[in-house]
Amino acid sequence: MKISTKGRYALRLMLDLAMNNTGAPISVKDIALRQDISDKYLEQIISILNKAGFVRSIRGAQGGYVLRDTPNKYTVGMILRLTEGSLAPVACIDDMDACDRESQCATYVVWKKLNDAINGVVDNITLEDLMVIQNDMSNNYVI
Amino acid sequence: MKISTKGRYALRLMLDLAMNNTGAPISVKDIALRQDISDKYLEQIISILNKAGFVRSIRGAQGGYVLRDTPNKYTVGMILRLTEGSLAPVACIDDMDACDRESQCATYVVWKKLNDAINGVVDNITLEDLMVIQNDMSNNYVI
DNA sequence: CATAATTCCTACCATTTTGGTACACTATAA
DNA sequence: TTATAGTGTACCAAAATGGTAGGAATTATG
Repeated sequence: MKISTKGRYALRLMLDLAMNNTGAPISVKDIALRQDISDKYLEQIISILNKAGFVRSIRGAQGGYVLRDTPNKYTVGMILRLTEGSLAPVACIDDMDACDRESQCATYVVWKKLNDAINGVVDNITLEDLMVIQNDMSNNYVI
Repeated sequence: MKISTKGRYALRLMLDLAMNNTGAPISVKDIALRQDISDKYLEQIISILNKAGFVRSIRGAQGGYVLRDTPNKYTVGMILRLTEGSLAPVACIDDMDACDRESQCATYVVWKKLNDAINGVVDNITLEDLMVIQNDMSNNYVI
């Protein structure tokens, strides 16, 4: 029941793009340095985000990536589902054919509730929300 | 972000013991047949539950297992945490030393909320609750 | 007392996932 | 033209997952 590095790094990456946005492309190298993550691994992850149209890539020198849209358009759920795959705690939530016991399976109720609870959290936090949190943390640190 | 078979089977196993309790020991073989799970694998899982004192074992012919306590004493959370390990979505929730970025990490807020949501579900459903659900399903099926 | 039924314990294994590294190629700003 | 930076593919080690297999210990029952 863990979110893997892929999902966690993707979220930090997107937040980094949002926080450091100046209009100019941001290179993977810069993000990797700031976030202390292997740049080669980040490349793989940002490639997923690029193919999904979450970010826009600019090739060549001084190239990099920028968010396609404003931070309030990206929920944590969107980012995690893209990189992690489904967040459902068990397969039968997504795929009814994964198990033929539903009609007899009381535990299904547990998984359904768990799924709703998870979605309730990740689908109601946006990158913009995280930017506010991040800014608050920085301000408190200065004080 | 999946619950593995270990946790899922453990939950079905415990519910099976609760539903089929007559006071007499229930063998792993019987549970395996009813639940359609490999008995050898179930043996390993029930061994964990036994060592933790969730069930009591009776060895020898006509032996088997019985719940130590009444079904209302077991939450889904207890069973899943025992078999799956921590249900925290990321390591830093359990172990502050897992990461030295907390003070700068806005995403921590996401994981904290997710953790609370997950616990809120699994710690508030007991085996007794599942028995009621299971019985309701069986009754509806008959009608 | 012999036997069958069970739990208990350990070892083993194939497959998948995780978390990367490495390298060559392509595009572009300066 | 050169350095910078994305693109794509291949590769890899370690751990987790989801079991299988075999045998020893224990006990009810005939």
